[in-house]
Amino acid sequence: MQRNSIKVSMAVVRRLPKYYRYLGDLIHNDVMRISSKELGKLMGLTASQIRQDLNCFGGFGQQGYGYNVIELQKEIGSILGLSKSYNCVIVGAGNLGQAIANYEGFKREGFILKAMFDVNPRLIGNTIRDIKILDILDLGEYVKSNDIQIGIICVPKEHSQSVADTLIENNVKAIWNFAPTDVSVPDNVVIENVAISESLYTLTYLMNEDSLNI
Amino acid sequence: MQRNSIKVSMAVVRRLPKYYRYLGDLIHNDVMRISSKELGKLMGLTASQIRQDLNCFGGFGQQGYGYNVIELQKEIGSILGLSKSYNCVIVGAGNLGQAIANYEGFKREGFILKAMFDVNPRLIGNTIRDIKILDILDLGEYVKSNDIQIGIICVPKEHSQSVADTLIENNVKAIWNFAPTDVSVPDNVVIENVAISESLYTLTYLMNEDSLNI
DNA sequence: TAGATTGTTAATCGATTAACAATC
DNA sequence: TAGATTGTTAATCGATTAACAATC
Repeated sequence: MQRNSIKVSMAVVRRLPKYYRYLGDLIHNDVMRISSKELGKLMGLTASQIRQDLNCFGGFGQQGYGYNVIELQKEIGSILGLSKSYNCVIVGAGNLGQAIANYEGFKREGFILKAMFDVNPRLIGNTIRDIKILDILDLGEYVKSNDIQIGIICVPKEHSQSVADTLIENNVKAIWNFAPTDVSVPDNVVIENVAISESLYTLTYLMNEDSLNI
Repeated sequence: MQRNSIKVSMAVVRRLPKYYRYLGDLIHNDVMRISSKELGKLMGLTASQIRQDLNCFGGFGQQGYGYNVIELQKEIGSILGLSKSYNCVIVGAGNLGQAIANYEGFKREGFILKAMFDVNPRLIGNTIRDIKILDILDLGEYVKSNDIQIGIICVPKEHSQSVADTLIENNVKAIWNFAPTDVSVPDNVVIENVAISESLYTLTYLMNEDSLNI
């Protein structure tokens, strides 16, 4: 449990999904226990940092033993909110929207894709993995009447903010935005602006880093 | 120019693409000059941080005036290595690979997509935006003989490391990995492991943050 | 010139690492 | 028990913010 409402820093929060993933891999490889030292070596973190991170939420380990992998993964999943399920819609049924719809891990972790939306009449009415593509004009009405909590935006950047606004008006609680522009939301809605190209530009920076120095 | 080989921190580097994007938007809106204060308000950063960040690379501003938007964007693009062009291949021609192939900004910023690769015989031989999908068995040979610098991995995670190894053996300099697992590379190759789902889990964390506190 | 805003140094804040007593 | 490893406090390191002289 988190100690007395001390705010956990975003630096820690953004490492949690990585812990979750590595612990999942360990489970997959039938590893039952792990020390902060071993996990650190695996993930490229210090043992100290791992213990600090985990102790923001509680004492999940045991002196002299380490951590029970299954138990720890379950705890972190629960902290991340992955023990719940979420009704989702994808807005924009192009390649990226379809890629996300097809992603296996999505359903496994409790994300229930209820519908997709698009403007393209050729796509409307089609089905992707049992998921119907609906007319984007019906987005607001659908979101409102189907208790959608998460909206996933895969439309061109020109339309991302107006799609977000429609989602928010109809009580979406979170937006996962893949349009290459930052979408704004009110305080009671959470947002992740993904901006995929940023990691590509970081890559080219690193490719050229040496030649930057004088 | 970077002052005497002082290593720029990754915290700064990862903000550069965002500066580049926001400056591009300003250019698009015909804004010719901007102060660190205004840019900070726009991007949600302090003016002080912006000046600190930019001065890792040089004095691009002018006292009493601010920054010339076009000039600054060009400088940052150049720092990011975007003034060069790069030969790229996409490995995995499913939805995600196709989404990236279709991304407009990709070509605009000097990323030249030379070919795509897949195992699926139904995809091999097809064409996406003039780009041929080739047999993954020919990947190594193709990469070697076509001076490919960047490999983009969009295959299932089980195959991501072996694809990376093939790319590296054939002199790729950078890997942009979308498989949901961390790929390892030697020191002379740069890697960005994207792990898209991590931002989704951060989102669900933030959705549930309040209920975590005691 | 006067006002504005930079570049840069100093101060503060926060995150990471180190150390070690507690304990399984 | 002895060895291992945690949880946690203290020390260090790095990043952000504040302040201000320089200057356009």
